[in-house]
Amino acid sequence: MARITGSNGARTAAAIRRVALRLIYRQGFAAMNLRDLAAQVGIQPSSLYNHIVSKQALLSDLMQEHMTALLTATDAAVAAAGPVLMDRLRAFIGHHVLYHTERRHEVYIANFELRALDPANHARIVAMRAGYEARLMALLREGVDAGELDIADIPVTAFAMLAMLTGICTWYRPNGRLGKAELVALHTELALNGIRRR
Amino acid sequence: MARITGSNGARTAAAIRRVALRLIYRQGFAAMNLRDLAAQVGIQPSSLYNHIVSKQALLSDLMQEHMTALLTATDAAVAAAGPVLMDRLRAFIGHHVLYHTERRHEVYIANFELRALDPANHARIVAMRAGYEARLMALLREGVDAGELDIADIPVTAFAMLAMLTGICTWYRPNGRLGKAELVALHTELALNGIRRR
DNA sequence: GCTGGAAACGAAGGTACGTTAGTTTCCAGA
DNA sequence: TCTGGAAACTAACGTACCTTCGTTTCCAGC
Repeated sequence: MARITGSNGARTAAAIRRVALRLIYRQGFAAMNLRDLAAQVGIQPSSLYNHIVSKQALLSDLMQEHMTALLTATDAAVAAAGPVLMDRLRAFIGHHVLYHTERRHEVYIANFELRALDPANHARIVAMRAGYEARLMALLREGVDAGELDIADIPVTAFAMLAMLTGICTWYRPNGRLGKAELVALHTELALNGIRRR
Repeated sequence: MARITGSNGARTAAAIRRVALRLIYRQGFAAMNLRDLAAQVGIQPSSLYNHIVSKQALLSDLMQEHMTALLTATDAAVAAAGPVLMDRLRAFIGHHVLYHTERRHEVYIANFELRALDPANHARIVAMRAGYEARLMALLREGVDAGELDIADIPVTAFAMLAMLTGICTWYRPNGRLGKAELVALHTELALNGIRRR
């Protein structure tokens, strides 16, 4: 046997990425091995290399795609919220929570597998992440300047908010006790109450 | 050569744990290898086995010791705060932040290397962690019952608070811009403002 | 209907890792 | 002073991993 009847490059490539996300999420990048990945995709290990450059490049690609998608979706959500600051801040938070429940594998990996990247890839992903953090800091800065928010230290507050909101993807499970809408509402209030002028 | 002049079992064992904490923190458990660990301790790889049972047991021991220390120290800090609820809650938060800046390697590992534990060790550590979370939930429940706190969902709120407070150890560096006392104050206010009755 | 490339296969190379075995040296306690 | 065990050493085993190589098969486009 060699090429399988009905095999399809695009479909296999998509399956590799989908399975890889799940395996890396569950076991970590270093602990994941390409034999398991290939087996779950349904091909031989060597066939992976028709679709990936290397294990490292696979991780790097997954992360880069995720960060690009996150930044794009975030900008769209904030822009759709209109001009009022607190609406935009709510949109940022709500979108963040929603995105982190719906794509928790990608998010978890992007947050906790940075150290598995080689230096060049690491620098690129970290820069994108800094861009995301900068968007939140800019909103906080606006709120402080407008007198609507009371924040002692913008960078630390931004990190704390993101840590809280990102923590969701470590325990969230679909079919859990709370629905997505409730999680969004709950976290939005928690975060905003923490920084609102009183 | 064989046994080195002046070698000392207790000192070597301590060095192994110290170096292992640093390596696992930086690279992750799966990516850390015993040859590097031994080299940084200053012994041969095989000599590690005079002090550890296996790589897995080393991780498990480090985590168990950390969780025991955390629970003990937390209980002491809360008990020392006296009987007033908000004092105890502040003590819990403040102690958490302080502990997480001072022992960020242990904390980070205990939070993010759970999946590297084999099932038996995993169950034991998760149970201890649940105990920690339960302590915070009990304080929140007290606050709600006393009418001092306004919390929509105690478990989710506890997870969110812990995620926020634990996030510190992913970016905190000694000699950073802010001192520990400032971080404690800042995070305490952020967390309490999020849940205080208004 | 042919054909070239895409996409799979089987086999294996080379390395790095955790661990074990057997040996040697030091030192505390008798 | 002698000795047994603690703690180090050297050497190596077996495995698992990422990756490469050469081959085979399918199918889209001419």
